[in-house]
Amino acid sequence: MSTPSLHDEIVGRIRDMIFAGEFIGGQRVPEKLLCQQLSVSRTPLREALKVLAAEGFLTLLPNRGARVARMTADDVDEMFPVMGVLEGLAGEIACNRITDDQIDEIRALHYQMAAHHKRKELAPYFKLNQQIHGKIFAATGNGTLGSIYDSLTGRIRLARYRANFSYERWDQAMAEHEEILEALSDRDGPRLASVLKRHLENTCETVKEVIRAMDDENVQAKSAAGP
Amino acid sequence: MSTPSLHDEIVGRIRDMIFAGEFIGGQRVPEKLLCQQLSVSRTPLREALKVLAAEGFLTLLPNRGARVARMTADDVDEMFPVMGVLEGLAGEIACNRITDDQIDEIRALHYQMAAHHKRKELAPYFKLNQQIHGKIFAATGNGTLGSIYDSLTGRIRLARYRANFSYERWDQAMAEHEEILEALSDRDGPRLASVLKRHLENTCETVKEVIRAMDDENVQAKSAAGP
DNA sequence: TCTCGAAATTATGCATGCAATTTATCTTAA
DNA sequence: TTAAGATAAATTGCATGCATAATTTCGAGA
Repeated sequence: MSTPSLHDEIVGRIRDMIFAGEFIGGQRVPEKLLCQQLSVSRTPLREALKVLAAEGFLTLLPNRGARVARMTADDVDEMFPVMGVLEGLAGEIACNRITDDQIDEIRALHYQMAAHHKRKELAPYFKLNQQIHGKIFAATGNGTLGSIYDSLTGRIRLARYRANFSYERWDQAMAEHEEILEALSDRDGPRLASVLKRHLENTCETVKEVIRAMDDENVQAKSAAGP
Repeated sequence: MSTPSLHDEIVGRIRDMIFAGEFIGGQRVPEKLLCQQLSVSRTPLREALKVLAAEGFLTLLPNRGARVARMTADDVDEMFPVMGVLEGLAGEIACNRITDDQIDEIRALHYQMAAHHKRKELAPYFKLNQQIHGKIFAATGNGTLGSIYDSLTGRIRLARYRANFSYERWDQAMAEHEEILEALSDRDGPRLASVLKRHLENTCETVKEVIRAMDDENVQAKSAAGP
């Protein structure tokens, strides 16, 4: 508690940097550069890199440094059914265990999010969106479930943040969130599970489109820099 | 490929040591001791400890070293529903994608396992049991699903290996495995999902009993060593 | 004899240094 | 001009050393 524990802090800061998009996917990240940017020595930094690799945010090639983990559309296809059953489970458990206060909290977040949606403010929308899903998992009281889900969404967030997806899909997502709130208020487990799954499907399609768009950019950039 | 990468090897070796039960749960594990046993320096060892902590096998207390992660009955209760939906999903996918050859492989393992069960040889039974579940997840072709499941079973294995559970439960587990093989042969997804869930329930009860037994031992050991 | 407290020991956290591998640059030949 | 090879630079992997925090041991007082 009193000890800030340097390497843990480094893990958090590098994770934030990755989320913020400071490193382009697949690009090599030299240790020295990070040491200078974070003004720490190599030892705690390397420990942090190992942790981030274990969490799936980085790929460590032996003797060849760290690279930001790249997500392919196939990866998303693999993650999608897993997240689906986890969200379904979370929905069912949450409906059984959630308190009225917790529902009110989620409702408050929901209306805030709806306002941002109306104003087309993407960043705060995302943040609240994430918070709502987090609250649903928190309401299950099952930490294991939550942490597994977090690690999966964390990896997806890499792509998501740079998303400027279609407004059509966004509207659809918002409508689904209306339904999520309803099902939760009614404590209707099966319905919540089903709408969460549909919502996830929408999200994953969006993410895959973003990935494909980024891949195209990379290809273009490469051919532009080429001979 | 050509580089064995020392710290990765260390991770594997310490993991095996934990599985082998060389460290008693909750006990402090000094770095120096591990350095001597593995004859490596502290730097790669510490990196390995960080990774193992991220994987959930160790708990790292700041300035207070590493401890083998202890599993409580509550932890198992949390993990159970998660593993349930994952096994259910794996069963469904596997039934759709598994090849005849893969079924034959599992069948072969199954009969070997049945033989060990008949002779009450626990260790080889466990190993084959694990292999069968692994093959089912492999048949899904979904690496994400498999690795999440592996990390959960890995943590449970800590308790499982020292299990000398009741023969009654063992017989029940074996009967469930018969049913698993049948459902798989028939490619009956829903049935496989259901029997896998039942089987898991059995397993988890067993694990919880083992944990409770170990806790009692610890309490006894403590009071015996006490004043 | 038991309890409380302080010094000594030990262990952890971080920084630095050296060897080995990789990557970049330059030279040379086709 | 391009391609291949050799050398130089940089980067990674690991070992060691020092400062700080924790644990144990020892001793004094009740």
